[in-house]
Amino acid sequence: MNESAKPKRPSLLRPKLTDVAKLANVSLATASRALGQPNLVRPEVRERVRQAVDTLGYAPDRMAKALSSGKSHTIGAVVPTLGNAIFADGVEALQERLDQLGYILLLSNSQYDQQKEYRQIRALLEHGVDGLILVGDNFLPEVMPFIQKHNVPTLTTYICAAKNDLPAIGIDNHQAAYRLTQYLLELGHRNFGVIANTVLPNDRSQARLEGVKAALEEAGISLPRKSLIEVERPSVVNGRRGFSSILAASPEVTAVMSTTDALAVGAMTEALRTGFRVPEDISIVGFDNVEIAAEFDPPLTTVHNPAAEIGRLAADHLVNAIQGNTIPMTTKLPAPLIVRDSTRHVKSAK
Amino acid sequence: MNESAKPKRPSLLRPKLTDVAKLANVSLATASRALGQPNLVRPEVRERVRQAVDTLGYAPDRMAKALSSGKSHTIGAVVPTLGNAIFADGVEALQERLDQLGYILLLSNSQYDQQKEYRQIRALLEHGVDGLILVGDNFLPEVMPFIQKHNVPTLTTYICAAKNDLPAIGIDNHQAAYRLTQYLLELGHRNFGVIANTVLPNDRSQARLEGVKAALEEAGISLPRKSLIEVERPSVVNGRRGFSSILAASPEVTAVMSTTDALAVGAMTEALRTGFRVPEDISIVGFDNVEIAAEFDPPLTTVHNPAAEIGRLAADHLVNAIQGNTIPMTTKLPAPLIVRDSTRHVKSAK
DNA sequence: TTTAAAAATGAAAGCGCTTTCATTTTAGAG
DNA sequence: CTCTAAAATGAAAGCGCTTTCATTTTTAAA
Repeated sequence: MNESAKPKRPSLLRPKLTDVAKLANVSLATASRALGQPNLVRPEVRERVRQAVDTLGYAPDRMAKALSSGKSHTIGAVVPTLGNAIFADGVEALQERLDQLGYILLLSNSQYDQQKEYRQIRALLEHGVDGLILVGDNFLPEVMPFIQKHNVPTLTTYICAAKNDLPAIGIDNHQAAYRLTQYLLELGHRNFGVIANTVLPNDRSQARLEGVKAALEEAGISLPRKSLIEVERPSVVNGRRGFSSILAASPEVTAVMSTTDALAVGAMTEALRTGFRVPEDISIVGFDNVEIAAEFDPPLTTVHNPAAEIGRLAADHLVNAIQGNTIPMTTKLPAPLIVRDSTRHVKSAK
Repeated sequence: MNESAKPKRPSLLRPKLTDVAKLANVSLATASRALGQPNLVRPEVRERVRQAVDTLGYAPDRMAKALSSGKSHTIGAVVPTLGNAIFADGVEALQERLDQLGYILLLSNSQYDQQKEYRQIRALLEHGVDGLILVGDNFLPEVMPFIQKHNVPTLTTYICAAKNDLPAIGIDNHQAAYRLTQYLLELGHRNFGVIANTVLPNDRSQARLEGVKAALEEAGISLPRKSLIEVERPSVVNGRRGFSSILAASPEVTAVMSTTDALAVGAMTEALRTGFRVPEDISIVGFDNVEIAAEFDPPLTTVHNPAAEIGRLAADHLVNAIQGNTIPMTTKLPAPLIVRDSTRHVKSAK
């Protein structure tokens, strides 16, 4: 009795490659090849398999595929935060390009916390990503050995030359900041204030800060300690606070630089709110050229940081590396100075 | 001769569970259990395995694990764009919580394109995600059947009740917009302009727009067609343009509402730039309460949209669902009105 | 002690695919 | 046509883990 009971209901189950093979009247191996390396299979057979595939609505099981091929078609990325538009834009472009290349993005945030960054990298690597994208080059010492042990192609972004032997794609932050400072010097500014998000480990902002200092030093100008405000996160509110601190301590300042547009926007808001005219009374510059920089009033003078291009190139290069090609160790993108209306010649001797 | 040649170099290879088992002097099965279901194994043996694990530096192969267990410990999410802070913040919180729960996030952008959204959902599902997080409930008709076919726990966010039978976590956009409008009505405003990013399919903004209209209608006020500017993306520049269009067409407007803070910021910038005083001459409100809204001058009156909480709850509920628990179909989060300085009583009869 | 029930362990069968390797088929040359 | 090299196919062995099922060991009741 109950002889109709079957151990499984084959019909309701997701079809597997065996089913396709059976329907197409070929072996499992041939079916697999028809899909993966079509040129190894007679066009006629290939077509039969193709038909079987879509009458069954077959879709390969990526896990099985990953296990047997050793490739997961998955890329991991760890960025400090999505709260900074420069990273949000980069990640968006990265994902889009990876999608086109047939890869999928696993995303993590480190919150500018090196410990957490390491944990995320480990998690991604253990999840079997085929490649890894990082930001900057200031990692915990155990990070690089760990990556090397896993032997997964990795590259870093938003910088153009890494301390470690990682390929890097991005701008030269030091140089760009140097040029930006020079521009301000050419406008006659001599009293500078700087707001930098360098309290948490951040090699990009650190490099920018040093670029500023280098240009200043070269011009024989010192940056008084009280005119440099270091903050944790590049938020608008930190920009506001930074601005008040600087002007409270150094009322003679005529140019305020920030390592980030959000900081600059905060500085500018505070300046305007407390009665300064920008740029008549004080010049303010940011860094990154995110959307809001252009739309603010007055629009912000800044340095363009090509986040979307970084994301796209990172995808291209990484996939290239995964396929065994060699890729450049240094991809230095231009970081043009964007002069808008937040900067002006210093007021003649006050 | 050459008798030392071995087929493989076991030492350099990544250790597998077999190696652990061997070292711990137990069977593969026991080693697996010691790790996965420790209570099934004698404490003594358990400890021996633990030791073997960390002398070998063993880390399980997630692909193998995924294949044999059917669980990938992976969650997919598709958001319109990371360019909108409300999604960037939500995704960030989501990822953070998933990480705590032992899951990893696969992220995609749809760019407000339903076709692309469908493709991304398919890609994620085929990559074997254990759960799926979406935004809104306005999908291509084939989406829901496809998800059901895959039988993967799915929920939607940024709304609190979905048309489809998806659990939803978010605010009531219609109601919140309704209340915001009422607030403006109470301030005496009668001539409204609205900037809405409703050109691309966007149920959240659509609901907000309808909430506004409902409140207006109830007050016997009509929104003239020329006072409603519909745009594609919620960008600052669209806010600027929207504002100029509205005021060119309807100079009598005293209150401009936007479906998004970025649009409102654009509107405000344009207002200030063209000589309006905010809020003295004109009131402006946004929606979402992203960072910039609070820091702008004047700070923006808006509605709080708890993105981070949405992200966290989405993670919690989805993992719950994956574990077989039932979860609420509707999680309606409060969306408090945030009154700041961009709104004021309408000027007495002009 | 003896014995039945419970707990711990091991052997082995998959999970769904890719990929050797051996075999069959086809094509091209003589 | 015959013979050989090349092309296409199939059988079967994994990939590294989980899990069932059978077996052994332990525990506790009698």
